[in-house]
Amino acid sequence: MNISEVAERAGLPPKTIRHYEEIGLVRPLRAENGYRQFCDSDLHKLAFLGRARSLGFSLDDCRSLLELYEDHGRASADVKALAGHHLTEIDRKIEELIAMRRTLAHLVDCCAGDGRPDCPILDNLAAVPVLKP
Amino acid sequence: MNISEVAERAGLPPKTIRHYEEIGLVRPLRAENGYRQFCDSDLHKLAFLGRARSLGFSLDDCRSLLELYEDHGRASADVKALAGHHLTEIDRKIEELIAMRRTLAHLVDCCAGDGRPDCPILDNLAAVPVLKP
DNA sequence: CTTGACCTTCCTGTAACTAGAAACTTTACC
DNA sequence: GGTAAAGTTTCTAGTTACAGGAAGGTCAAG
Repeated sequence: MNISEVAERAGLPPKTIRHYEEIGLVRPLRAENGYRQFCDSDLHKLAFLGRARSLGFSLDDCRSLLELYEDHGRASADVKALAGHHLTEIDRKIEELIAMRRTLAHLVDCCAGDGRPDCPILDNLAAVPVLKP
Repeated sequence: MNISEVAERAGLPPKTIRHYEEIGLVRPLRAENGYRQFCDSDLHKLAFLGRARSLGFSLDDCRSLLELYEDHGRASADVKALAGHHLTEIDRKIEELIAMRRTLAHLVDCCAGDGRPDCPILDNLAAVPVLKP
């Protein structure tokens, strides 16, 4: 398979696949003309990566997951731990965004949104306490 | 004020403040020795920026907010629109994270997390449908 | 006078790509 | 067979919002 076919089938852009090769996540063979030649195993790896990325795993995590996937002597505890940490991190981000959302939604609600300059949003941003010297 | 004092009082690291100067968000004067000299207005701008950043606004948005803040003839509608777009974006991110969280939490729940290799998490990642040629 | 705390600029690195340029190969069509 | 389009390669640079660190100037205290 050439890169565009494997890209289509794995659901990833060719640019992304070249990037993954550059950082050693996949190692396709090369044809005589220099074109990358992907086998079924490469395709599955790429699909695996795409799926892991869609769950928000970093590429570093993806590398570890791929190693675990290919290590048939792995302990599922290792996978669970990695996924658990990621889950915790996702929860943290959600909390952070929800806090932002709460404040911001309130401010937007309070703003008249007309032609006048008075604006509770700007007032709030400007009302940050500044430490005295 | 020198940079470390304004940093302390605005609640931002000096590196961040230098960066903000570099991209033109603040324009402190310079003393004869080359040191940056911040006035109260600079301090308030920086605190404003810190607050806006903490609500997740991009630096580009911060620049616009700062311009609106300083434009006494502004229409609050413009501020509300900017904040509204940001709110929508935050909502989008929250939804995305919650979807990830749902899938991931389920998988982590299903995984025994022991010494055996069987792992529903990896199974799920590997079970991505691959398009046929 | 020296030491240590500040300050300066400049360069590099981060994450995960994306865009685009210049050059090669292959494929399709006439 | 010629040529033009499509596909491929490598390379560089840009994105976001800084952080880390090096080399060197400055200032206040003892």
